[in-house]
Amino acid sequence: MQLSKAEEQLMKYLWKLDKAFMKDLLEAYPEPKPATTTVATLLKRMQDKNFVDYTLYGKSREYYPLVKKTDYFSKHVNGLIKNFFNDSASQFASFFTSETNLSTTELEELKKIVDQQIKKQQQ
Amino acid sequence: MQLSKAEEQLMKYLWKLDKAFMKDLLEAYPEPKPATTTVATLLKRMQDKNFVDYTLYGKSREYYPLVKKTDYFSKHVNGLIKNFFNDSASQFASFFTSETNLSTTELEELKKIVDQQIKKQQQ
DNA sequence: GAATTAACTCTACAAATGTAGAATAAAAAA
DNA sequence: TTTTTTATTCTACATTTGTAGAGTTAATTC
Repeated sequence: MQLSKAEEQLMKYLWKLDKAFMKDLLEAYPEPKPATTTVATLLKRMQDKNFVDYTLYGKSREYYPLVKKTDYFSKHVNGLIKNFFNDSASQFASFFTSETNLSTTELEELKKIVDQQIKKQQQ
Repeated sequence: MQLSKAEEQLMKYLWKLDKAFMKDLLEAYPEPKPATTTVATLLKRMQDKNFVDYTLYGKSREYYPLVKKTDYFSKHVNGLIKNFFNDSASQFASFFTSETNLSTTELEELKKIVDQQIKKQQQ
């Protein structure tokens, strides 16, 4: 089950906050904020989809993500790769490098990261 | 305007074929193939969204993409980056490198690509 | 303790999406 | 030329998504 756009947006706030009460989530939204009921609906749907849960503190609920941002995202990217690059990550990497507008500094940084990763894998 | 899942799938076939008649598109689908009318509906919606158009050959239409796969994809990735990595491509790159399961060989390849890109930018 | 605020559930509704039947028209095959 | 196949438009309908009002209850403030 996938998150919809609006749910994803809310999820982003929850990931940032790590755990949050309704009011924290509402605060996170920029003007014009959605109605409380809207957020409540989204939260319930996200619960049904098993993306969030909450802890009861007396009567109030503290919501928290059930899915790590990294995992969610990783699934996304891997989906993209599978979908558009016939499952070839390196083809994607190539595309990514030339097509996104990374600055030279960022590219250097990326090179460093890649290098580290290579070293890590050689151990 | 965004393509929906089903539309994206169809678009993928169109990109692969480059241009195609209805029957080519239907052929592209695996079993169980959708009804012709389903594909027709999707094509029309995609036309409304300005993703495809067609050339008339007598009475039959040869459909073709109005949007390059690369462009579509690039928008996607950039959206992801903006959405999840506060607009930091390098943060995304870092994630990508460690989180997707690139083999050492692929990583080496990526390094090469990055290097070329750096050189290209220095000119 | 009465008034206000916050959060939740229920219900609703419009728009978008996935899917396809019915009807029609044109083209191809027999 | 009659039959069959193909493509198209129109219409339809169930599901999902975005959004929120009404009503209820608990918590907070005056």
